[in-house]
Amino acid sequence: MPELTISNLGCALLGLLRQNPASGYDLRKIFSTTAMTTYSDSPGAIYPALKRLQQQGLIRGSVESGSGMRRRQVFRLTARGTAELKRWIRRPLVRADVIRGLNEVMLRFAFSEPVAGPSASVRLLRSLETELTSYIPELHEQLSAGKATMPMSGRLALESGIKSYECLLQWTRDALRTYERNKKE
Amino acid sequence: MPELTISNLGCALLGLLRQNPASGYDLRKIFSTTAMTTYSDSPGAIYPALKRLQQQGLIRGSVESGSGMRRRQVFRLTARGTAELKRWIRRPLVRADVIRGLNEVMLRFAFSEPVAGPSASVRLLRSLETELTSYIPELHEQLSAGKATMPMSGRLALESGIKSYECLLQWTRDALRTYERNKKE
DNA sequence: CGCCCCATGTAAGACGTTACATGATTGA
DNA sequence: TCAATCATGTAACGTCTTACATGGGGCG
Repeated sequence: MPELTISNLGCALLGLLRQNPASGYDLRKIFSTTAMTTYSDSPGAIYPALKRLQQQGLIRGSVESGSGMRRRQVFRLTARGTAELKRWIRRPLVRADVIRGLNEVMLRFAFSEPVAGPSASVRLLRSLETELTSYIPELHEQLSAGKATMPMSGRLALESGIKSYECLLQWTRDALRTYERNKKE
Repeated sequence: MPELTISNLGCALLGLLRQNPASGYDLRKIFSTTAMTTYSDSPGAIYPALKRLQQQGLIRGSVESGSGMRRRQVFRLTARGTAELKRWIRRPLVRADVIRGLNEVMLRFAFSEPVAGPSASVRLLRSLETELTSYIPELHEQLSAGKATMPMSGRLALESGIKSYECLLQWTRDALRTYERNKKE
């Protein structure tokens, strides 16, 4: 099997389609009305992405066209699509994922439980905890190193970044505790 | 004057070059070693971006090549570059900026004070506060609406997003207080 | 002499953005 | 019937990614 490359948007689509079969238009609405607004709801992004996924054999579309009904094409995951989604979620987490692709990490986590089971969710959380724990002190060093030369707004901006990572770390630990509690019951 | 479009990376470069004239290589090092790692340090991104900025007349490069020295080209902002940077920072903040381009907003804020003065920093913070204050309740509604149907990991992911915005709002207010205090002194 | 770092670039390809285009159906 | 919404797509364009390419200089 050739190694597939799936765009960020593609992965989001796979995850959503696993939950519920949907048309391109349905997916656009999800992106434009829910917290997933971080993804583009433009037809120029979604329809080509769906086409690519279908060409890769990850989803399959079936045209619904009863009379008195608008033509629409509903997509579903194939077995390969499910497998690929699982692989994406299970991919080991490296620092670059956390720094440059946090959105993607959170998306992977959001889909993790139903797709790959709670153990995958926990694995993701643990890696995230590890990466954050090693990264945050480095940011603190940068802050104290640049304190003298940076303008106040620059310093504040850096502090904002640090705080957001610290907040995320706290959330990560809370989430881990939630899973621990859940396991025991 | 034709309306210029400058990429996100381009704005980051402008902001950095205003602080200190630098070569492409210097800039790459900044991106690879500091908290600005969110931006690409790849030559394939930076050198073309610098070329574009120069063609737009926003920066000007001068080749330094003494003997016993490697050839390197140092870039500086032009007057137009400074003006354009200022315009970018002052651009009114809309919700889409906050949801899809928070990184860019923070970058604008980081550069705001030395480039456009503390009043611009405060304006940015106030807009940010407004947008966050109206957005966060909507996220809470989505959470309680989907509570029943969402898998735990999905719910947690949404909670993470909410928390990060709440954390940011708190930072925004702290930062505003910092500026208030500073003004009085 | 060979290797690594400095320093600059280019080329192919993938992806998203913006804008345009089409046609059917619902509802006022 | 006219506008809005449903529903799908395409085309041009800009930008980033990845990978490759080139050469000089320091250093062992």
